Amino acid sequence: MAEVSPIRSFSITELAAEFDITARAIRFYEDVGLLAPERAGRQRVYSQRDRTRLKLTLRGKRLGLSLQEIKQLVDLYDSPSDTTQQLQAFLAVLGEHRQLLEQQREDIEITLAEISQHEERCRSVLAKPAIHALPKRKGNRP
Amino acid sequence: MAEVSPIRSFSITELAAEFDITARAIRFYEDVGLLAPERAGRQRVYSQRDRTRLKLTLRGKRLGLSLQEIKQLVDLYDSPSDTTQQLQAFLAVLGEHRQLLEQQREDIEITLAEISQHEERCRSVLAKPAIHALPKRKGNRP
DNA sequence: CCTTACATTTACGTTTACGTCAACGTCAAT
DNA sequence: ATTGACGTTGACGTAAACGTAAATGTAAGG
Repeated sequence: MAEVSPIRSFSITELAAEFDITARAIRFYEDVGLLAPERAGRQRVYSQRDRTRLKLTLRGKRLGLSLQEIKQLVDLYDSPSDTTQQLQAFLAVLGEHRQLLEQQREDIEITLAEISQHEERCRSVLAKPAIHALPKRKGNRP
Repeated sequence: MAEVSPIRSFSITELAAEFDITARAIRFYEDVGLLAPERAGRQRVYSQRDRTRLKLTLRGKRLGLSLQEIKQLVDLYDSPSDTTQQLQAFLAVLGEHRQLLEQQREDIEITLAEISQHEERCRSVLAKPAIHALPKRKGNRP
């Protein structure tokens, strides 16, 4: 039977290896407040929740967010808002974040399209060796 | 007739205003090698090409790239490779960049999905005031 | 001519996100 | 008892991306 390991915990080197970062970085994230692992004596013990927060952190980094920004978001996601006030503030922040992401997505689409163009031009040049003056298909020369 | 302004040029403050950055930043991009404006005496004069490079730079920044990375890419896009060697190297770099962007796009999709979930939960809580213990079924309309 | 407004160069300061020792603790194996 | 392997806490260093202040230029307007 497969172990479900419902309360699996992790050491710092395990996490470092899994996510291909240094232990130093993980400790730094703790300094910033992104992680707050338990301690067994002096050693850090990371829970599943910690692991998830770390994963979110790295995803945020890949998207170019600062650790402070990531912290705000992750904290927000983690803390269950209950008052109407909080909920609406939460929605507002979510909206901003969504906008940012959509801007980024647009940037990505544009850039990917440009890359495709470059690639195609490259390939078409590579396909036909030794052409030094090629007539263009679309625009006729005067 | 509308002016086409084929050789429009720009001052540093114009560009700063247009892209909502400081002149200091623009000069810094020059230090890094991202821009190389002409000079009218001591003053910088930016061409359309400069403007485009600046635009690409800012897009790169929004995607979390470093100025060095941006420079490599922009230089690459600008310089017409002609040897097969160069073209293949170009294609390789393009491939890497594409991968990075696709990773980012995935991150964004995931995050947007999570945001949607959060939003929905928020709204559903906000929709029904004064529920302190709710049974967990999906659509039970009283 | 003088001021005002914008530009430039030089140079030092700052923030972020770690890297890199150094010195020490701990526990298991030899 | 010693040796690693792994972990910990400082403390200092650093690269990137500008900010900011100071001194200077310069062109236009009153």
